[in-house]
Amino acid sequence: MNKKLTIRDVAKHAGVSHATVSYVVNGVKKVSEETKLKVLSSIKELNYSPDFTAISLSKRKSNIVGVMVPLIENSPASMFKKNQYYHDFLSGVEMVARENNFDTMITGVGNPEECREWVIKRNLDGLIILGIFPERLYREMKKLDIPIVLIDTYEEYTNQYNNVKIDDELGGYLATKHLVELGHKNIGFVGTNLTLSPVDIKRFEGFKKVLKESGISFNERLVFESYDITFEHGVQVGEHILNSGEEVTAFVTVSDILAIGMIKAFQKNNKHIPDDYSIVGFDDLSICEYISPSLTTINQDIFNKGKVATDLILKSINNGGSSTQMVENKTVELPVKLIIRESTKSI
Amino acid sequence: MNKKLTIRDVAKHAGVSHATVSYVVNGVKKVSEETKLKVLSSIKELNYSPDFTAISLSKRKSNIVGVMVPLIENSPASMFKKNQYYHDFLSGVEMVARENNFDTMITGVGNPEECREWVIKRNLDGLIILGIFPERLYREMKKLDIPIVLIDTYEEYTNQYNNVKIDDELGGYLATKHLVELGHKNIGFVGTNLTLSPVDIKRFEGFKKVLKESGISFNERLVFESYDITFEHGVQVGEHILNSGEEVTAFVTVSDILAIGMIKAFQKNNKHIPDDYSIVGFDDLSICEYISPSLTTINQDIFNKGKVATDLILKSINNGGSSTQMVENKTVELPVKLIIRESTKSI
DNA sequence: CTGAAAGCGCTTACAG
DNA sequence: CTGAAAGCGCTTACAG
Repeated sequence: MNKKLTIRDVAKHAGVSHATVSYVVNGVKKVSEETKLKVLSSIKELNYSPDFTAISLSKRKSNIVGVMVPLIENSPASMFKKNQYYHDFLSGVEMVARENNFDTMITGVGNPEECREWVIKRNLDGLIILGIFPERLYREMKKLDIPIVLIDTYEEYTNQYNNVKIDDELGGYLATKHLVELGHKNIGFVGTNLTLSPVDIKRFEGFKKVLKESGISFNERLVFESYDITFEHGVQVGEHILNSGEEVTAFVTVSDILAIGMIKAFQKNNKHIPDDYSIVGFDDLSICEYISPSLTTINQDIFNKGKVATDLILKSINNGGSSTQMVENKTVELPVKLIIRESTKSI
Repeated sequence: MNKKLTIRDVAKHAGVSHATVSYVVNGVKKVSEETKLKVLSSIKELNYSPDFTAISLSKRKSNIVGVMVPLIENSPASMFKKNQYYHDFLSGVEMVARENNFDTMITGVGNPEECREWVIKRNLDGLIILGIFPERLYREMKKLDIPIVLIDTYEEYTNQYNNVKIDDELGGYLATKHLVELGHKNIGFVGTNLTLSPVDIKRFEGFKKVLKESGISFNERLVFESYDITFEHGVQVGEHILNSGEEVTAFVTVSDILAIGMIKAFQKNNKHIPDDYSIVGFDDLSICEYISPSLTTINQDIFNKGKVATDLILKSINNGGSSTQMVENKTVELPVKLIIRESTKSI
């Protein structure tokens, strides 16, 4: 291993103390223009780049933002694989982070202790939490005193944090409204878990609101749950619906992946979309355009969600912020909009 | 900020020196069972977890593996968004890394200097390089003296590194063979860049090999290039093909995304898949099953590719390995296989 | 078996 | 304007 080039080498080369080198690297004002130039040229000549590990240790700042996802199976890998949503979000995070000279680290977390350990051991400067964790975790995190932003949470105990979300109720509303305007009356709602997932519940409320406004009576039997957001679960729900024999002409779903799985199941059973069923997804993942028929859906800019979340984090960090002294714990609500494609038609 | 809990706090609590605490944390044998237990219980009681930053600095080891992708636009985000391939690969990396108590960092890199800086400043223990970089970068990296594994490279200057790849020629061969066996004779080949991409070239060779074996004459005009692996480029190629008026009944493509874009273009123009055209993709991304018709393709286990690459890296790291002293620079070739779905049929 | 001391590469009051 | 010194939290020869 060729010896690592350190600040002292630069100092020697420039004929100054290593402290002085540190000053110019950090833009501390007290160095004369002349020595500054000397140091700068030495840095260039030696091709020196400072060691973040050492900087982290002495500045107590890592320039790393962490993204935490709940660990269902034994790796976040599995959920990433299954749902493009996470990728888009992460891409946004990564982009903003790197623009600001931060790096991004991702981890799946099974329990609050693990999370705490991770933050401590990596000296994370900020944390983005994706998905729902037990209240205990949030309390645990509070003690860590770093900026935290939560994504898509509605739980009461979460509102002491920054939050980035969308108007889920409006999303459900727009999707349903579209279907009603197309003349549909027997509209099914497909969620993952209507008792545990606040996001789903909100969208469901939007759904029911439209029914009420339109004088369509709500039919409990047209509500379906899939328990997970995967293509396979979508297929299962689709088949279940077919077998149920319920009279239904359209579906509002809580996720594109689910909708796509349902379409697959329908097509397998010789149903035609949108002739036999109209269906609207949620999220507007890029695959919505790939499939045939392309999927009508509620667009949320997930990539942007990641960017906004990271902006918030970075801002808090720069405010010297811990989660408690954070300027204000604001909730940013990003827009949703209906994207009409080929999977819906008038009846 | 509540004072950070350090090794000294534990030492004080246990009534030993902080060195002793370090010994038990690191499993150094020289501590008596008795003190060890004492220390362990103090650690537990105080809820202590060591600071990786400090460990990194003194051990000169970060427990981070880096994944580098070429930066086309201004963020790797863009390529991640466009191509599921990267996600699947990364998922594999992340999984193996975390199983071994490593974290993963990703960066997009525009030039060799940036990369060098990144590795140095984060003290990366190992590096996975995805995609093709100029030779200069590899030479630059060589100096860094950390284990490196390259993915899917054929360039001559790359064979002094570990390499994980697939048999691209066989992939092209299998895809083409399948089509020929279905009775197709006018088969198009769609690559990104047949002069610059070694991967494409190999697959193309497999393609031509089948033609030769089958006594089908090679028609230069049935070779198309898309210049980028995106859905949009696939659509463009599809339209271009339609406009070209070439007589062709089937296509071998170099990527699922491209194939899916082409299908979209064909369907838009009232062509039917697989009745009018048979088409086979490459990679077997999960979307292959989502679309209709589902896509016949060449499967490579990308997730596993990420795992294998990370295994190699970790092994080298544990061998105290730098890139030069690495046990051996081996190339691992992962299997490919044909997956027949609905986008191909006999003529 | 245990601990004092030096060191990893940097930052930052403090004194001059 | 410049530098000596202490410190960030850990590891690891070395001596006892």
